[in-house]
Amino acid sequence: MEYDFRKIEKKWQSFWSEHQTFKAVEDPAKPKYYVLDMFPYPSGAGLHVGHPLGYIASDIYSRYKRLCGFNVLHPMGYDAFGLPAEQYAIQTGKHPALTTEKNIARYREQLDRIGFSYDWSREVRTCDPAYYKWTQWAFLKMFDSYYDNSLRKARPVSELVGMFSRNGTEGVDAACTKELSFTAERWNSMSDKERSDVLMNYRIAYQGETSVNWCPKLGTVLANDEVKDGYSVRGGYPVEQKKMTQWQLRVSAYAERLLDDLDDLAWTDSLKDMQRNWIGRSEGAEMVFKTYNGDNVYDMHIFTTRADTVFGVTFMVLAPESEWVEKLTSPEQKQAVAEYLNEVKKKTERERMTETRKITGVFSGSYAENPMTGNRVPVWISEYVLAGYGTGAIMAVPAHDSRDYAFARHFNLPVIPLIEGCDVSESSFDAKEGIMCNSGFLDGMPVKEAIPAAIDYVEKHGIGHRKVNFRLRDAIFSRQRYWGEPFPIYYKDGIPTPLPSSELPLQLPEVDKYLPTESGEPPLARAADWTYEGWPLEKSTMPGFAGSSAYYLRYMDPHNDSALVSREADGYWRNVDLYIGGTEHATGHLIYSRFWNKFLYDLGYVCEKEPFKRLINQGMIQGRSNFVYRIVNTNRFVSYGLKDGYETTEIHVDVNIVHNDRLDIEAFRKWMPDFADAEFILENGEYICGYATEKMSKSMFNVVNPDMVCDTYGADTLRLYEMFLGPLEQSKPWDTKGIDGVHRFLKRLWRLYYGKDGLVVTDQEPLPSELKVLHKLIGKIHTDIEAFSFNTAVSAFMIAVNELYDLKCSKRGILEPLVILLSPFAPHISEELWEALGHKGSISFASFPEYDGKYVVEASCTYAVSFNGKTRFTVDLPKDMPKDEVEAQVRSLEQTAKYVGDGNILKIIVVPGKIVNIVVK
RNA sequence: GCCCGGAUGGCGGAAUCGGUAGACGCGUUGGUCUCAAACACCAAUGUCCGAAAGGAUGUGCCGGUUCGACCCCGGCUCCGGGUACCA
Repeated sequence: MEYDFRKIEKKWQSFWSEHQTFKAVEDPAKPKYYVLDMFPYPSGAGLHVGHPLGYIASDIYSRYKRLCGFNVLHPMGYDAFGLPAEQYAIQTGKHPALTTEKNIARYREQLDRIGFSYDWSREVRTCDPAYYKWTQWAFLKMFDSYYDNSLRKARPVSELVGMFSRNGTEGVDAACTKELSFTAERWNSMSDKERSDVLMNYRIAYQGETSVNWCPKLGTVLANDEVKDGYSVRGGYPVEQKKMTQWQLRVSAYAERLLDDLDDLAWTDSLKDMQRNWIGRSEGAEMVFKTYNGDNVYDMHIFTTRADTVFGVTFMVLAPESEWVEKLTSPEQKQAVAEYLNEVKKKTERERMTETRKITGVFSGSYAENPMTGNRVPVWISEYVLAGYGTGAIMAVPAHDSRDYAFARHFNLPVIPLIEGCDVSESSFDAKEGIMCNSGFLDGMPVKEAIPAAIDYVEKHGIGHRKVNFRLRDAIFSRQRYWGEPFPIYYKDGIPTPLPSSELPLQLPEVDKYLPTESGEPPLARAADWTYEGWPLEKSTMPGFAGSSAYYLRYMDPHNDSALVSREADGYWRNVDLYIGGTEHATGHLIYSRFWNKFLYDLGYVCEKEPFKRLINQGMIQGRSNFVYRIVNTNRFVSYGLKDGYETTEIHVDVNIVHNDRLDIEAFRKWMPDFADAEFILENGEYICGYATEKMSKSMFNVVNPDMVCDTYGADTLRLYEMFLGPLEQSKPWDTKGIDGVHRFLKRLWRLYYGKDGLVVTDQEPLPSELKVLHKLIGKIHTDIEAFSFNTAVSAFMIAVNELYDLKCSKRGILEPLVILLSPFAPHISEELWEALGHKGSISFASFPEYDGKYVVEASCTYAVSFNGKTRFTVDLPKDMPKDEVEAQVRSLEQTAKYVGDGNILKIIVVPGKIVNIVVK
């Protein structure tokens, strides 16, 4: 009987689905374990071979945990709002909901083929009104809350209103956009509009001004990804920076807690580091510099971590977007500044950070007075200062900051060294060490002491105050798009007002087109009657992360219509025990989710302060991408070999219309409407594409589908092969070569159970040699699964099967545990063999083999060499190692010992099962 | 630029605590089975010298620590992820 994976896989997949084998039901008698995958965006390209990598790993762990007696919650759903469906809708006029529906159906089909043990009764979709009702609900809660800094938690806005009406801002310590100060009297006399504006300053979900990539020609805001070299990827139109009022979430209020609570999470240190750096806590001081623009005098606030270097300030720098630019530009410099701002406007923030080697800037015409020395220094404007961090203005100390140094050298500004003996002729001295000089009262102090001393001085003399600054910015929460959650907000007399919760969900309206209006309004402006009680509704929609921030909670209680999650379900499942997903979410989703969870925790809706206890980052399965090269400002494309003669923009092209790096020109023209009338500059009659290894993703157009693998080799082979490919956490390029070996292994396994005449398994007692193979494997699989070292686990299976093959083992006592051990990895073949061995039902109800004294026949001994009381060297000497080999090992130990100390070996003791001692005098 | 990873044979990778580098699999070569192929099985396989025995060399580059370094430290190079509106 042959291993017929097609029949077997189909049979067991229907069995699981019919018997609802993996349905999770709250059961207080059993310990719970929640295993979660980062849910996919259902792209039109379908599931690619990179997606299942993490899903297979989490499925292995889920199945393993079930076999170990846990009540496992292992759900799946779809992050279904997103740009690609909208783009597709713009191109085709098809409603994104239809496209999404279709894509989800395809994803489900693909997922089912791989044999995952999901509880599909708990599926969620972020674009489902029954789901986004709770996204909108959470938004309204955030709108109706402010963050109390002293209580370190979110509180209802009504409490803030109460405080304002009694004492004004007196005694209020709340996270805010701008420090405000007013009396109760003032508050009580404010109009509704004024009060609304004041409260916006405190709400956790608030409206505020921010800078965005604006494409006037497309009439829309673009992501940095959609902008390349100052032009839109779609269409190639110019893009500029523009200020816009946007909904934002006051994530920054939670910065300290997001940082502190990282300590208790079982995440990798590298990931925690990324989050810590992203949150970017820095201690320093906010200082006031008097600035003079002609006769006008202003107090300008700057933030610095190096108050100790204030004596070395030789100039000040403003971010181009800073509100100070207007105030501090002198009439003579007006033209130069305007020209400079115009240049900078064309660049995205990321481009500005990347191009730090190109030094640009302009003198504002104003001067600032150093509060310590009284010296006047020029105020410059440069793109290396970012508006979003600190106050958007810095004091420049070129001697001790490399960016300031580069700027000073370029514009010939003075450099004053402040540390004894430091050499600043070639580069700045950034290290926080040495003894201060040229610094007045700080002279002679080590830097480490000078920093706090300087801040003390600043506070004492009213020049400024101690401040902790965070790099973490508030999250921009509105998008000028169609395919997202509508905001449950309407504008009553121009005042943003929440919809009553009985109106939720506020459903996405139908529109005639998915593009912005001619006047540049978002697509929702096209809806026929987008009003509530006659007042206009908010026209922007929520971003992708809105729906993905709390989805893990909804899985606990997905059909509840009266709460996001019931107290009972939340109390049982609590939070995610194991979360698997890519590192690309390290600073986006994983910060937003933690923020969202903490907010709900503050309000008492969830019982855990962190959403994800343990987190494993699966590596990327990389794809091989192809590029075409568009000549800037044209629709002409030049072949790879000739591109150096032109100024070009590199654009990803779908690998499915490229063969051996040669572009299928007709397919390319059909690929996107923008390229329909594209022209080409060919080499040797062909268009050659560039290539690169990078992340496999729909946006890179380099997707490979797993269906082919399932067709030819089966799901179990795909599962094993993806695990065998390399360490889970490491990136590796997809390569179908090598999959035969894994398939061969499964066939060999099958032949262990089935001969020509059917099942060959006997009830004979296993031999010690056979038990040894099994128990070596049990030990290995246990440690490997717990360590998520699945590639070595698969190798261990291969070795064990080869050994059993050599031993011609056919004993039930070996083969039955073997098939249970393998079942998390290759569930279909395992179920089939389990049934063949005479068991009814699913192998999921078996229990995972454990080490058991009766199986242990022989054990290897570890010998260690120790000298001076410290173990320095261990060597494995198996119990059955031949005598001469043991002697050889001992000789090599003697050799080693000779290198130690003066080479005098007192004695060597060799006792089997004990430590080898080499004592050196 | 900044933050976080990675680099080991022809290829994917193993070496889990500083102790025999290259497990396991792919590929390649030779062989067995077959009329032939497929399947399967056996053997060899880092590189260089050598008929062999054996020797030399070898974990991206330069340097250091150590009796001993793929592993630890310092300095680089290249590749990947993120960089706040891709999800």
